[in-house]
Amino acid sequence: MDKSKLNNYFHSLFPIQKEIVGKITETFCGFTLDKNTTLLNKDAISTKTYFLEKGYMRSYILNEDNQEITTNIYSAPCFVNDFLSFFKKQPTKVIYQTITHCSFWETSLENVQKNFHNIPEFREFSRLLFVINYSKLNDRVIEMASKKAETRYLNLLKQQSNIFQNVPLKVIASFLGITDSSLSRIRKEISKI
Amino acid sequence: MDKSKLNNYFHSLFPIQKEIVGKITETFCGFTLDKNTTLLNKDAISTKTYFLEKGYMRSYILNEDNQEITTNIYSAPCFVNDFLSFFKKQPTKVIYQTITHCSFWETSLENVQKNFHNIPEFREFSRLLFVINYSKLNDRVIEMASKKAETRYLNLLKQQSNIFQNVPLKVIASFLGITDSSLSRIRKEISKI
DNA sequence: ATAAGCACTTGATAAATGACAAGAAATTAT
DNA sequence: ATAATTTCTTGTCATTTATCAAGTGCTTAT
Repeated sequence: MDKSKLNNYFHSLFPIQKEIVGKITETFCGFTLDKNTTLLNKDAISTKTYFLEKGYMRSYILNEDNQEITTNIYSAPCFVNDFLSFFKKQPTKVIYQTITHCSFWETSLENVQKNFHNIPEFREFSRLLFVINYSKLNDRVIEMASKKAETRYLNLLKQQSNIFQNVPLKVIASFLGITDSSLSRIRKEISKI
Repeated sequence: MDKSKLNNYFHSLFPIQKEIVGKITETFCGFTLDKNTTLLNKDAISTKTYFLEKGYMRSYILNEDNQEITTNIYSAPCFVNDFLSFFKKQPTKVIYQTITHCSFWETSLENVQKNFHNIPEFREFSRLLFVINYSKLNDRVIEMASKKAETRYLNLLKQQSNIFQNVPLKVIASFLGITDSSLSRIRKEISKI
């Protein structure tokens, strides 16, 4: 039950007292999942917030042609939360699945609500998490709308090179919004230089 | 000082008492802007949260070639808030500008903080707003990554047909991540059918 | 150890979209 | 009302990316 990585994540985001973090993470339970295992399935209602302590995972949808479109790649340490499903108790649109063996900490909506309304620092943390996530997503939309695939690939490589060692290229390709053959060609082109 | 549209926006999102909404919106001040006027400039730090009561506006960036990339289109009624700049007191990356004549209600971070920590219903509202915004943005990324321009155009037309009467097509084109000539051709193609 | 199944690459070709330029239409300013 | 400016459309051609199919190499299961 070593929650140090979970606790440190709070400290890494903003200044917060050790005791308060301890109180927040008190209710978190740990578990692990093997690689290629579904954490949360499409159409299910997410009842937990997850902290990914170790490993890589992703969320994806199946399009009309039954092709997997990776919507997000998660690399520890980070929170994994289907905001819409968790907070509005709606069915998820996407599938959350591990890529490598993963370890998690989870807590329920009930606990999140208690902390949110009773611990001012947790409120600030929650909001900060939203702000950061929103802002990242926003940058990604802008990139999608204005940069070509090669540029998006190079940016991802610069910003999250670790995923290239742990996530299959075809997953990365669909996350970038291109086919795996296009990504392969882009990589070939770049390696020439 | 008719805050009915502002107040109604709270009621439209979730059940909340009239008196509480009144308390929340107490500190909001109204103002208007002419068309094509900058509300918040790039590199400025956003000190206000805005509620767009009437009109259309957008956010955009200038890319390396000094081309405008529209990152978001806002149609009243809605909140307009540069989360990252407002909550983390960082310079904005984008320019917020009116498209039509607009009327706003604004309030300061100080007031938001007071409400956030003193009014449980406001906390819930704030979080809901984040959830909704995040989720919309997420849908947009998925669409960008997996649908072609024509499909994205048709979806936008279905979901926000009002903007086509009020926002220049070249703005909509760059919001969709395509050039204005491509959008023109897509529209021509569709009108044939 | 071997077979089966994935992941990745590569080739040929097609489809989608962009770049640039010119003109038409609409809007705005004088 | 007219000129100036901006928006939108259209043509031609280039670039980017997708599609499909085949082949190679790696990983996993038995």
